Amino acid sequence: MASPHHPKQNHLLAALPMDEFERLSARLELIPMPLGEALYESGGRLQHVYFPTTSIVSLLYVMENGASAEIAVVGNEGILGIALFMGGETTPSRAVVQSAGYGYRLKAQSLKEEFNRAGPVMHLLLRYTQALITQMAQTAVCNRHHSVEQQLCRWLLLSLDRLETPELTMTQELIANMLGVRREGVTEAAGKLQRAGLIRYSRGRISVLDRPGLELEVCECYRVVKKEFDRLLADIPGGDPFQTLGKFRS
Amino acid sequence: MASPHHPKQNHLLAALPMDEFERLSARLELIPMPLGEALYESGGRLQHVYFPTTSIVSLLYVMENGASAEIAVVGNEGILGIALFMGGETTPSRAVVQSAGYGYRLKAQSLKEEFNRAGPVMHLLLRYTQALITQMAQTAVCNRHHSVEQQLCRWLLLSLDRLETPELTMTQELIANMLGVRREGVTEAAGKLQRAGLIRYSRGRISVLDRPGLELEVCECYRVVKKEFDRLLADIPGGDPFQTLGKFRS
DNA sequence: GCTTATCCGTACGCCAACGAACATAGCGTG
DNA sequence: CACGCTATGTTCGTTGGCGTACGGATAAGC
Repeated sequence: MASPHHPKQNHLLAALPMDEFERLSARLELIPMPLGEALYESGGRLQHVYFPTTSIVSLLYVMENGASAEIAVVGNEGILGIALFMGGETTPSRAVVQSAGYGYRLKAQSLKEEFNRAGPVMHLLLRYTQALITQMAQTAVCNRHHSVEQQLCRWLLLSLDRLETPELTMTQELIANMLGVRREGVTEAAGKLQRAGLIRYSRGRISVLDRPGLELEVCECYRVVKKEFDRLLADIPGGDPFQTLGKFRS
Repeated sequence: MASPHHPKQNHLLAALPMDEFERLSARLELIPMPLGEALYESGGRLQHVYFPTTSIVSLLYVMENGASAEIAVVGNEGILGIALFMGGETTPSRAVVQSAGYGYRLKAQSLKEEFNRAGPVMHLLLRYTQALITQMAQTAVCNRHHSVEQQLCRWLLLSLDRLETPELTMTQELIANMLGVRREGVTEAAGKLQRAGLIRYSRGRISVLDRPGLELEVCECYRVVKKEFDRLLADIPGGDPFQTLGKFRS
């Protein structure tokens, strides 16, 4: 264990058959992903795709008046830059590192080549994309119908699922930006959760004390998204990739 | 002109190179799509994909408590059933006919076969999917930040873009269901638009009198989505399909 | 031509979230 | 250790949308 980093910390990469994994991993480049960094900007041309391992990235839409809203969140289960293989090259949203950590990146060209083989890599990426679509759809629903507190629970759980520890480094101001609500709204909601003994926080560090408790509070949106990710990417962890992905072979 | 119906009324089908179009069109089946029909249910297995021509279909998510919200809208520019080729087979949302009309359907198996050729059909479908993703993302943003009136404008314009006439058959109650708001909220917003001379309506018939006026009222969300559809599917109408889609050929 | 169902208008109280402003409280740095 | 910065707490008036309720109006059917 020379390095604590390995591409297989990313579930998509880990799910690849050996052939494909080896082909890709030669071209993967480990990079730090500091808090606040924008992996790509609205409308910007994508130079790389990113596979987070220990970081979390938000897909954020910033409106003309400066207000913002998170569209989806991507961590070690996914990839950033789907517009590249979907054919659009760019998207109207930004990708901002929400929780600092590491990830691997791959040149746009390399990914496209691999995708165009129309093999397991392509099918895996498309499945992931569908899971992402579900997350976006559910975000829309949650924005429409649920309270700030419920959304905060959802957001905490989604983040937790993508980290190894139950600790997030994240100010309430930042969370408010992600959720597209006022900072005060987050303060109030977080205060409630803290008084209920579910979380503890101070100055940008949040510890989740009672995850099952959070899951009782959260709206259905979290469960729907989680279930769909599990369903679509179930074949992934461990197992024989040749078998689990075998159905995709011509 | 024996029939007023033709597959090329659907822009995706119209954008296909001749080879692909002919292969598919032999298997297309014209079907009426009556108001309220559910093309597929949440979690249901997809038997067909649908290419609307004169109808409009909403992707709708219905929550546990019965409240609902529209995720996206699909008309003659698109296809229903993307989960099929994305690999998930099902989605957690419903597809409900929002404006009666016609469309063509294709057996799931046929579409998959065509998709798996990894040729122009695949690339076109993926591009469309990305446009759809943009629409979903923008719906999430709009739900978060914009007023019922703005959303109504957006919704009217999106529907208008998918119809030939500036008349929609649509009660305020139904619109409310789509937008995930109260019927009274729609009444109020629609009343404002009517007093402003932008629309006229009575008992389920809405006429758009002043489309440019509506475009002045609408939030940026409409424009972003429109622009992205235009950009991603620009190659589509008319033109030489062999040239416009040439870039996709290996 | 009458009833009935459907669609639309309006009103009332209520509450979550907003915008703005200001108060405390940890923490780092000089 | 004092200062300043940043994160969090709290307040107050405002507002947009909600739930509920009911009245009027236009089509549809017998």
